[in-house]
Amino acid sequence: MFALLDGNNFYASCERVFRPSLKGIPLVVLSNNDGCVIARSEEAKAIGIKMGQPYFQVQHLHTTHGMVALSANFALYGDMSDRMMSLAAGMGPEQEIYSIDECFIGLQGVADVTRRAHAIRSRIQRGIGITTCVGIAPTKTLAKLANHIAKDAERKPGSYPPHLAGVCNLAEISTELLAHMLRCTPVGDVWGVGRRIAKRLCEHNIATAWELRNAPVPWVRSQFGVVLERTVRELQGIACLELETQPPPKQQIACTRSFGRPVTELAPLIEAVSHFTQRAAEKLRAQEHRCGAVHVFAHTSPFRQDDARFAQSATIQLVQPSADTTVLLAAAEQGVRKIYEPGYRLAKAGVMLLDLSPATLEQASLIEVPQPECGRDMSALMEAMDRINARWGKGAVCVGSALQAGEWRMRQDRKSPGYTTTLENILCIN
DNA sequence: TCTGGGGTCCTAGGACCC
DNA sequence: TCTGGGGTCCTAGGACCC
Repeated sequence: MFALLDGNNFYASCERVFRPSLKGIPLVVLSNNDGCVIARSEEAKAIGIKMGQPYFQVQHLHTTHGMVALSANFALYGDMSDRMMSLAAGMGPEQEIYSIDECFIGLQGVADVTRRAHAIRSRIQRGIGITTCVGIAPTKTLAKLANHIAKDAERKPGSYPPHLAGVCNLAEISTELLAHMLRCTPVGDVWGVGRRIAKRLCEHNIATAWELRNAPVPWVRSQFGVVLERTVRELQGIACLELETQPPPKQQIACTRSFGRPVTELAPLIEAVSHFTQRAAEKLRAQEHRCGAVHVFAHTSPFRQDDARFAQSATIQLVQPSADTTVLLAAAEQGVRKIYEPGYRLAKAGVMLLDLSPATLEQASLIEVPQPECGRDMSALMEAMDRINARWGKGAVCVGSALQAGEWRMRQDRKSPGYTTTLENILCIN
């Protein structure tokens, strides 16, 4: 058996913990650059604000409905998440943290599951101030569904039996009620069925979770592939998805952003991509990995029909895997110079670190890492940078932009043999 | 004017090998 | 001369998740 616990309207709820005056009013949390809505309170949902909706489309609701919009504070949400997860872990022997606001719990050997779920739920409510819902079922997909039911039963009285509010254990409801619930659930609400697949399924008269559950498995397999086949079996109660208690190390690390205003020149593009690269490199080292290739991309806004369109990317293979910010910066800059074309209003750019491999001691000692950038141990410097940034906040210290670094390298090339320059030259202390 | 960011998995098709 | 078929690896693209 699996439980799925998640925090209701998580980001909005986190904000309300620290600003109780926001209770009862339509509250939305906005993405980077206040671009679009990424979390909504119940009141915000009730006045029709959609997930992912551009903020400018709902901005007027501030005056008409008293809506409040906040810029996201991810550091806060991460902290609240950690606390919620550690309490949630008390529900069973195993926990898979699935996202910032939800986790699966393995319930093997747990007695009195429903009562325990209620207890954890109120513990989180009391201790952290976040309202959660719990779905319990024999498969992860059904646990997700049960979680939906627990939510609807709570916020839409009358939709489901009231005793399912907050905690819904499918093992404790009748098969008739379960069938009824599946018939009431649009197929697109099933975990693993997105917009595209839902549309195609509907064209074959499969519009509800119940109809998907009863679809012929070989047909699903041939038409939609193995992923949806697993979903069908999970809906039937056959567990196909395991708990992943030890998340495998990431296979790629990305840092990408939309720009607050369009970027047209090369220098600010390099500046931005350099910044992304440093953040990505930090994540890479935190995972104790190195990367073998650096991918950069930039594109214009897909929403502006009148602008000339541009989308380019480049992958730079490194001579040898590295986690050294200065090496990655050089590669990223090379990539940017490769793809850049003047005359476009770029809306977004990013960096992805690919071909990750563990930076084990053995590898480090086997490879004689040349340090052409400066004559000292870069890994110690990187570690120091990471520690300073962890202590004083992101970006407290960073390597100067790749543009500056490029100039610096040129100076190095010209330098006389006896001349030494230290990296302090290109460290920016903010 | 203004439209998120960071991931995963699967599949199809081409290149290459024996 | 006859010109097969199966396996593997890689990549791009599409789908999904929160």
